[in-house]
This record gives sequence, structure tokens and C-alpha cells, in this order.
Amino acid sequence: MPKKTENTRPRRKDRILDIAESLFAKHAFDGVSMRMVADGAEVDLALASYHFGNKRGLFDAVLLRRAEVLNTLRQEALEKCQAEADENGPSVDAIIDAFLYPLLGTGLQEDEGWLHYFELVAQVNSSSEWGGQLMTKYFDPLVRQFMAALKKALPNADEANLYWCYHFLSGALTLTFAHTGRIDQLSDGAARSEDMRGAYERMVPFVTAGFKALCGSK
Amino acid sequence: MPKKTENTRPRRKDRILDIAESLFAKHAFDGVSMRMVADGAEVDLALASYHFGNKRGLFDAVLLRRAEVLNTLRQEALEKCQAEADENGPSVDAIIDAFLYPLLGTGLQEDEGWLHYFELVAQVNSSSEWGGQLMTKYFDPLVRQFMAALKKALPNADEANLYWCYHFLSGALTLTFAHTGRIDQLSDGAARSEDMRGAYERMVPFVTAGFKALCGSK
DNA sequence: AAGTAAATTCAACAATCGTTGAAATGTCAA
DNA sequence: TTGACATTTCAACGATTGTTGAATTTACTT
Repeated sequence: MPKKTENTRPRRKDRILDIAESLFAKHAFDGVSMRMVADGAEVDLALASYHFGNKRGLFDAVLLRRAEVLNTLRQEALEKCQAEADENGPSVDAIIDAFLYPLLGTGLQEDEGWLHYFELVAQVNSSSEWGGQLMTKYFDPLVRQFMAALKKALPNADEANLYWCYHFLSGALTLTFAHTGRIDQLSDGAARSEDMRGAYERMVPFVTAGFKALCGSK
Repeated sequence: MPKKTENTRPRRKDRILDIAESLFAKHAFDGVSMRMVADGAEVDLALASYHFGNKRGLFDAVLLRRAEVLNTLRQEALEKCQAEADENGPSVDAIIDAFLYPLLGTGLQEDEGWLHYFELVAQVNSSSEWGGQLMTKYFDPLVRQFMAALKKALPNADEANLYWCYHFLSGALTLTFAHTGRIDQLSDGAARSEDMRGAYERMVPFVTAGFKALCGSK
């Protein structure tokens, strides 16, 4: 049993991140106080500042923690679908699926922490104050890989069209993550915010059709 | 000249709404203080509370002010496309266009106040705290009219599919409004956040293709 | 057991927060 | 001018904010 330390000790640091994650997701950056985090984590007020420097540092740590995991999962999905493709590269369907499946079709959706994280990302993505900077910082390198794959699958596509299509995809994905409950009310229960599997199975063909319509698949 | 009062007097009240609108759009509810609003409007701190009761009342007033205008514009667009259609009702394309054109294709996009308002709506829509309640309150009656028109245009559609498609549309629209600048960075300038006309011309075919793919237009 | 560094607590700081009574000013009719 | 009412200002309230220096406790090594 090497390093008993790292297994048992940082409990409090992780608890702070977990609570901060859920609070930031619900109330946004300015709607959360360091005292709310400390109380939620059952920890002294000063501890979060000690570990993360200040409130903004805590926010960044929350965002960064799962971003790396997420990018890895998505990259693996992309590489897998590329390995399975013929010399022409993967189809648009396969690329879109590789982009969405790790987020919507896997066990991540049964993990409460991940759900809070996705809610937070949804909110950040639609924020004119944070959206551009933070999403670019954490997710752009990976997204560029997907864009390159899409360019190969859609060789006749106009550059601007391709980026706008991704933008629409990003918006649809983001709002689905936000779990606002609006679709439940609007549809009188016919569609449910929590049904991520159902959202995934519909988003793939919806987005794929949009890409093909604008970027000329054949 | 009847009621000179109402033409000249409420300048300050409107200035407060204008400033609050732009501040809420950028910094969200908790990121804005009453003092920021008062300073921006060059008005005493207590004035906003006098006119709108409290901070939340100010927020609601900002949201409500343009919602009514917006719903009217969209309803007129829907009725116009229904009047121009044959006995089968308008096509999916025409309905989607009626939903988007008033927002993205008109002079509203050259009005700074409206741009701030759209930014704010984008943020509210993706908020798990406010999103469900507020969007339902301000926009659902009108959206239901569009859903009814879409059901007629896509008679074979599964109910849940239809609502998920609208949800994706709403997400794409919302993120486009947010003006985060992310698409500019990602595309190295090939697509621009400010190009609402370009976004409109691409969103209509993108979304229409998605609806048809999932809701079976044949 | 002593020593060292990390982790945690405590107490307090100045700054800002939303709200509100009371006073002052403005507007318009009689 | 007087009176009535809406608008605006002033000053202050108690509560909450993020941050930090110093003290204390814990964990681990020597």
C-alpha cells in the first residue's frame, strides 16, 4: 500500500470541488459565495482560499478537473472511429457520434458530479462574459481535431458553413446539458430533460442531417 | 399634444432599463449590483428600487419589456406564412423561417438594445436556475403555436421527436445570440459572431433538415 | 521523540451588498 | 399661490462579501 496519504487525505479538497461544482452550476459564479461552498463541504471558510488561491482559482479548478478526462474520452472515440473507417475516412454520422457518445451515451450521465459539471459548462458556454475565452481554452484543441475530420468527410464544404454547423451543434448540445426542465413543461411530459439517452439518439441524426444539408455530403 | 408628460418624463426609467439590460446580459443577475445600474444610468441609487420595487423586479421588467414586442412580431410572421400557404398548411421551411426571421433577419439586429436583450435571453435560457421557469413564462404560448403548425406540416412525426427537435433549434438559436466570440476564435475569422444575417441564412436549412430527418417529411 | 511542512482553524479586515425611511424636489391641476 | 402627488435625493441600516495574517492541529520523516 504505497502512498496511503494521497488516498485518504485530500478528501476535503475534493469535497470542496464537488460542492463548488454543483453550486456554480446552479447559481453561476457571482451567485455563489465562499461561505456557501464552505458550509456545503462542511469545511472552514478559509480552506478553499488556501487550496485554490481565491474564488476565481476555485472556479477554474472546477472547470479544469473534468475537462481533461472529457477530452481524452472524446479523442479516443474519434481515433476509434477513424481506425474503423476505410481510406476515405469516417462518415459524418460516425464523427458526430464520436463527438456526442462519450458525453450523452455513457455512464457519465449516471454520475451526479458529471451532471453538475455539464450544467456548468452549458452555462459558461452561453455566457458572453466567459463563454468565448473559457470554452476556447479548455476545449478548442480537441474540437479542431473533429473539424479536421469533418472537413475530410465533407470535402466540398464551404469553410464558414462548416463552422456555423458546429456552432449549431454546440448550442443544441449545451442546452440539452443545462437541464432547465423547459422541454418537460413545453411538451407536457412527452419529452423529458433527464432522458439523455433519448436526447443523444435524436441529436445525432438531427445534426448529421443539418451538416449534410449545408456542407454537401455528396 | 396630449400627455406631454409621458413623452419626456420617463427618460430616467428607460435609461435604468437600458443599462440594466446590458449589465444583466454581460454579468448575469448576481453579477450586477444596484449601484452599477445607478452609476451607468447616472441616477441615484434608490431610484431603481423606487420604480421596480427591488432588484428582482428590475430584472423581470427588463425581460418583460421586449418579450411582448418579440412575441407579436413572431406571431405576425407565423400568421403571414399560414395565409400564404395552401390548404395543407405551410411547409417546414416556411415555419422555421417565420420563427427565426423576426429575430435574426430584421433591423432588430442593428439595435444595440435588442442585441443586449438577446444576449440576456441566451443566458437565461441556459440557466438551470432560471431557464425553465422564465422561458416558459415569457415565450411558451407563442412556441406552442409554432409546434402546432409543425405538427400539421409533419403529420407522421412522433411527439417526443418533435419536441426534441425544437429543443435543438432553441439551443442553436440561443448560443448564436450569446455572442461569445467563440466561433471567431475557433474558425480563425472564417465565421463571425456578429454576422447574424449569415447565421440566419444557415440556421434555417440546418434546422429544417434536422426536423425532416427525425420527423419524417418524406 | 523531535522536527518540519502541510493542512486546517480562528478572528478579523475593509468593502460592498440590497433596501428603506425621511427629506427634498419637481409636476400639474384647481 | 395652494395643495396633492409623483419623482428624486440623501443618509444610513444591518447583512454579506472575498481575503488574509497568525495561531493551531495534523501528518509524516528523521
